[in-house]
Amino acid sequence: MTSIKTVAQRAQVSIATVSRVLNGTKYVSPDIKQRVLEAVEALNYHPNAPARNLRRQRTQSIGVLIPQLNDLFFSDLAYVLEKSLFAAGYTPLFCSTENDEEKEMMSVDNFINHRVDGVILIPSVPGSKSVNSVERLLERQIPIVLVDRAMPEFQVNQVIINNQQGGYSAADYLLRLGHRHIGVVDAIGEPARYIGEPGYERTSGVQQAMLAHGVLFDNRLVIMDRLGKMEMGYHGALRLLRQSSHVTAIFALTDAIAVGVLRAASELGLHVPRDLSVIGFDDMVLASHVTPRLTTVAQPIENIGQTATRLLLGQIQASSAPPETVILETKLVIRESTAPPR
Amino acid sequence: MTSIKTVAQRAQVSIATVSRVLNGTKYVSPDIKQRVLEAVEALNYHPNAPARNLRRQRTQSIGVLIPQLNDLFFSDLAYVLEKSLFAAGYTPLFCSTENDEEKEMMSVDNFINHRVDGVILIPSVPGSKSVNSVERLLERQIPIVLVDRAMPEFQVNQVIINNQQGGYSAADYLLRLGHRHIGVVDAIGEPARYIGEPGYERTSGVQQAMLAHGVLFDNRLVIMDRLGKMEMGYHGALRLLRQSSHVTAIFALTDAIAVGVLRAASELGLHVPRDLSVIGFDDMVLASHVTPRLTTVAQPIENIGQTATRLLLGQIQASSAPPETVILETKLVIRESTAPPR
DNA sequence: TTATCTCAGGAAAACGTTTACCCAAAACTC
DNA sequence: GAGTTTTGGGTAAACGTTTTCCTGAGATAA
Repeated sequence: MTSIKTVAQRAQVSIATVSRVLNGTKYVSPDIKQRVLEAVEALNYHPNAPARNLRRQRTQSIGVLIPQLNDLFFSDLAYVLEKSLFAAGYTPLFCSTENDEEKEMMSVDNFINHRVDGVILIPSVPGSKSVNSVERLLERQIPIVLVDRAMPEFQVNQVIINNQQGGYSAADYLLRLGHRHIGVVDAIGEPARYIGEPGYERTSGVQQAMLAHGVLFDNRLVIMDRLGKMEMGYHGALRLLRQSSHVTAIFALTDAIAVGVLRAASELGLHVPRDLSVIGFDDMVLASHVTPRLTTVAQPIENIGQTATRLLLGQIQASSAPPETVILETKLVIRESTAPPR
Repeated sequence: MTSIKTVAQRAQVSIATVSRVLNGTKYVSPDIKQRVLEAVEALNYHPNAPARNLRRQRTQSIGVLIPQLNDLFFSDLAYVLEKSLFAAGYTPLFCSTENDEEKEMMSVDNFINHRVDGVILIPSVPGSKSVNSVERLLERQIPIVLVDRAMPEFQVNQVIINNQQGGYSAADYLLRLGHRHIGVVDAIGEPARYIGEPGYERTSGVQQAMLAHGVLFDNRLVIMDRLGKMEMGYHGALRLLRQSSHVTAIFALTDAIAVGVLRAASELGLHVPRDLSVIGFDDMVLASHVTPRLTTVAQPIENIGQTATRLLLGQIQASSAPPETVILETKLVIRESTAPPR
């Protein structure tokens, strides 16, 4: 494969000059520059990134740990991250952790081997598993940004949304419509939730709203289990509606879950929103295309991605930059799946 | 950062020996091996991948060009690919091409710079844009596998499904149910389709089925436009149903499109499947969770991903391996969105 | 015992860049 | 015009591995 040496020979200059032309790192007289560029063109020269990275001691690449690349929400996030990293001249290395601690660790090691300049970490829900990853990276002083789920125990960049407020606004809306029996359906395994976990925070927002409206929060109306999100939405809602027939509204912790809830309702002969109001979270494209169109709490996903890369690159370029936590707001989007109870 | 040198010093051996222990490339006596491993552990040593890649002249990384990371289907594919590449010890470099020729080219160059060992290319639909990418890679003798869309003009590995047969079986099923006026909704921009493009092939399968049943294929019942998939399904179906009220069934070229079609039907007061049958393609999880559950043509997506990595790695490991084209079969999955016409 | 062979492990040469350092010539300064 | 500064471009030393080649010691053979 043609190397910088070949180019130098052909252009009748030293390899240093070629490097300088290519990187614009020092003034080179126009005629020589011209010669070099012609040689590069003629030889179809592509600089060897491993060699460059080795010498430069940085790689212009960012590791991205994401729970599942094919999840409705996370794939959107991955898309946004890829776009903004690309725009900034960085190559992302994606890895689906799949809630598999071992795979996550292996990927972190892989990132370290590759000498990535930084890592974007969407902590695996549920549990505190990602703690080890974070510690491992911090130990090596690799810049980090946490996305989607807060981990208050670490002093690192974090980009999250105001999940509590999101849950609050959803419940508040339902309560104002007149609902008094509101169920919550989630797709998470562990009954013990962790502070900072989006689902926990959203549910906690619901509780607060109910408190504010003087309505009793019934824990038995919170259903969770460990299945695919849509699957869980379906089974969870079935269970919930069968065991508590007075429920008139369901807050699904995710649009994907909401889709499952809609199916359960339909199967039980309940018309949405006449017999049952359903509200989702995320505002994926899907939400506005499902029937009935889903009322949901929107996340500013584009903004999340951009902020994450901004913080991370900021820290990479000026290592003195102190870690920042950015909390973005959600927005209730009212569509067709919610109505006053009958 | 600690290097192999540090490890060697601590273990009182030469760096060559450390390398040998770590790579198992030559017999090393147990006691020395032990010493080395202890030193590695104690120093938390992580071998420098750029240096290794430079020296080895291969990187254990694979470039993956995918139209959109957040597309319902492609994100699934990305997920499967990541999984199987990871299992084989390769790191994928993903890039969303977004139907942007320039970005695609830049990514290909980036892959070349990184000296990826191979490339998995899901050609950007629509058009022949990816031709340049393929040529560029072939020129450099970089192993390639094309996925999802065939490009018969190239002698490279290809993994596709039998789209024609898929379209055929869908239409055949509708025809057997008694439907005679079948619309097709697609989400592609160009009216001129290319051979090998999934949408083209699927539609062609529909035509063949209708021919076989002696039913006239009406070109005016094929709707396509360039929008988001769900968006297009919605608008396309609206247009179709308004202008051709005798249509009793719609073949959506994608499950995502089908979701939009369902919404359009609902908005027009048409009950699915009583007034209108809808059939999708892909069999995403979504398909079985939407209401009504979608009849669809299933792609063996897991198999597609595994086959793609198998072919690619095969070629990488034995460069003599001749390019192969694997065509996988689809399977009609009958659910609730189809019924005989009234 | 001596000659040959085997083999564990070390020395050093690559791999392809970037960059610190150096030098000669040109450009100033007075 | 002599001394000083600037500057365009070359030389060579890194960066951290893997791997070829070599060596000396122990094993084997006669």
